[in-house]
Amino acid sequence: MLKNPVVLLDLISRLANLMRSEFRRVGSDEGLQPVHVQALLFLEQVNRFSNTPQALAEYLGLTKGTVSQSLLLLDRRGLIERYQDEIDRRVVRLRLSTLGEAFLNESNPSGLWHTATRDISANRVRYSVSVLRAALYELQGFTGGPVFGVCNTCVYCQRKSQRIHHCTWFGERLSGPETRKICRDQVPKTGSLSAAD
Amino acid sequence: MLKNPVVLLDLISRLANLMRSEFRRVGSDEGLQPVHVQALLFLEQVNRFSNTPQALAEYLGLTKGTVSQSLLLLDRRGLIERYQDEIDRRVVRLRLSTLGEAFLNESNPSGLWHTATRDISANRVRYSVSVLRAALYELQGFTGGPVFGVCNTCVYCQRKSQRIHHCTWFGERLSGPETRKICRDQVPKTGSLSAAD
DNA sequence: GTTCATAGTATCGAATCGATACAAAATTTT
DNA sequence: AAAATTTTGTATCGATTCGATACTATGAAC
Repeated sequence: MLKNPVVLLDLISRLANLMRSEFRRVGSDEGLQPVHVQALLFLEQVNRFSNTPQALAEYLGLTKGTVSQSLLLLDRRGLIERYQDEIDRRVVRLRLSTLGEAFLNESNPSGLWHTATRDISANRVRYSVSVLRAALYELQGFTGGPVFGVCNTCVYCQRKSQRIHHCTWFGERLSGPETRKICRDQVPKTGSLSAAD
Repeated sequence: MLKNPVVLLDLISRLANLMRSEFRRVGSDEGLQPVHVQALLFLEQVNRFSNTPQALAEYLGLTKGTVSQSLLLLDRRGLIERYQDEIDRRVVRLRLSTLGEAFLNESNPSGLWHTATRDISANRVRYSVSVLRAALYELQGFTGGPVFGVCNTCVYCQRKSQRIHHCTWFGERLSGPETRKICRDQVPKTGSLSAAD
């Protein structure tokens, strides 16, 4: 008997494999490997508390040494910028350069994904997101790594007014767009995992 | 604005990355790389029409040359067996060896996934499966590759009696367990993509 | 101030991966 | 039937990722 969770895992693996191929295709013009495209997409989505080599390594499930190499290449190509953190001078902050943003806009790595999911209703997407998010949260708990998640589904994300949010974890103000990015230290709100939001 | 399909893609990527790490961990004792574990899992799930190097290459999104190398390694380790097809003598058929099955049973590569999804209801899993299956079907259409899917959700899979099924595509009889495996030439039944089954 | 932990880099060897070329079998065309 | 073409899989090569280890620099603990 083929258990349903196995089927789900198989679908996830296969989708990831296909997108990996797509990333390879998309990056081939610039001589970029799939992992480089993934790194750029990460930097596009991540918030300003989590844009470090360490976070990227944990996100990709690779060692920091490996990721350091990839970042070196992206830096040499001028696709990213690295700068020192103001407070903790050990940490390096990463951001997309203008060239990097241009590359993502032109090559559009997730374009194929968009067209493939075009006909799936927003409700069905939301529902699946909540299921996968639950699985991810559990999985991240077991592996001991940090928990990546969208900022505005986090218990520490407080809405102060219509436009102003506040993160009680880092103790900083957040703009609206910032709350839709991915954070390394997210703690899901109760209920956001068990029900479709 | 972070669009929901992007969030879904991000979740899938991240889950795949984590499972890839898990596969690396699981295979390290035997000196196996993640891709080897994936190959073994593929052979565990695939039906007897699709257990070829070519199918595996398409499933993994790699070239046949690359996959040929991985199969060589798995063969040397005695984890798989390769034998010629009776009818078309160009094609090589693959199957797990006793050792290969034992490795999967002992190392249990999807064990972590099982525990992580333990508390997700069967209904929610089924629903997500139907959504991801729709995305996969679309994606596979664009990339031109074959369409992998579970046999019993295929239009060619006919139920003759309680125990006997028939594939009108390959023109062969199928046992019950066989209809729950993955086929390379699956064509989803209408409705199985748009609604939770 | 000494010790320890953390973030990142450098270097090295092992292994994947794609590209190309190749061999063998099947299919199609002539 | 014979030749050309297609398909399936393998072999070899170089480029690149990747983990492991060692190392530097900064911060934290005591």
